[in-house]
Amino acid sequence: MRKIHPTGDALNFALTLRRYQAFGEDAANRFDGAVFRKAFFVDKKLCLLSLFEKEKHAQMAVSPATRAQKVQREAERIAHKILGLEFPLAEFYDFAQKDAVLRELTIRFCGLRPTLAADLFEILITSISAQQINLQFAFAVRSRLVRRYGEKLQHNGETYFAFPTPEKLARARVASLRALQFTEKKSEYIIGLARAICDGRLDLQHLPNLSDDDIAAQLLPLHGIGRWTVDWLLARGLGRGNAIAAGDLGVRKAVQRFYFNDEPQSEDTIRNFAQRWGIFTNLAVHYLLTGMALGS
DNA sequence: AGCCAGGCTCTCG
DNA sequence: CGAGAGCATGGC
Repeated sequence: MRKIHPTGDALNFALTLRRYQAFGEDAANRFDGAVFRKAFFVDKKLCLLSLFEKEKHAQMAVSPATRAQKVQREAERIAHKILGLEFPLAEFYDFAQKDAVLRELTIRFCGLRPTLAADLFEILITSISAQQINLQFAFAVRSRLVRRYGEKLQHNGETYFAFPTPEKLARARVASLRALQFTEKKSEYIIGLARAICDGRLDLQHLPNLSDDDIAAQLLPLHGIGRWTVDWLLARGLGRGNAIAAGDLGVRKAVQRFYFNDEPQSEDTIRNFAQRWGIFTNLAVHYLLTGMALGS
């Protein structure tokens, strides 16, 4: 067991992780309201990360128990992503004083952080799953994918699944994914993406070093990846401060609700409007979305 | 019943 | 190029 970060104004543990249970089950990121668990690989060994709140701290544990530095470091890296610890929350709250909407939301959701995906393959597949359809259905279908292709880990009589690797999905058949209720097209996109990674045509490890535009240039040629999917990777995969999925239905509805009296606005208008938030755009959007989700 | 869900690609004109 | 159809299924 190891302390990661104090909870309170700088981290609201349950509110931050709420997203993992808001749309039904997420088989690769299990959160029961108290403990978050995620299976992960170090080299080829499968481990389980547990995150929980205790003694006013977010804490983590890894099983099977190990003192291997490599395992601990990877667990800590994932924990920081999941809890959104890299976001400059105090600076954002300062900034939010200038905006009546954000001021109220930051008071109401004090300690809320955007949770980031543990790896970029996962966020890409998650985004592709969620294209066009309602999130509840998207989560259900994606969880089937995780159970079918993810490696299993037993812990205290429970079964956990790692998110499937590109190597595994590169060998999947379209018909098999289709049976999980992905569309024909999405099945092809998923397999194509996995193969691009295995071929070395797409180097996910390298993406964090690139500019937003260079990342888009790498990803957009792949089938099934458009602007919206790239934007979510920048926002929820890489945690870029300026990122906004301006074309996203939920984002648009939230911005329209809080700033445009519910009147429809184009993607361009929303993207331009968001420039006022600068490097706090990603955070601002997350608070707006949470405001929408939890009502007024 | 019919329309819409956290889009994207392909086809036309 | 810009607009429009198709995707597949669950929920309201």
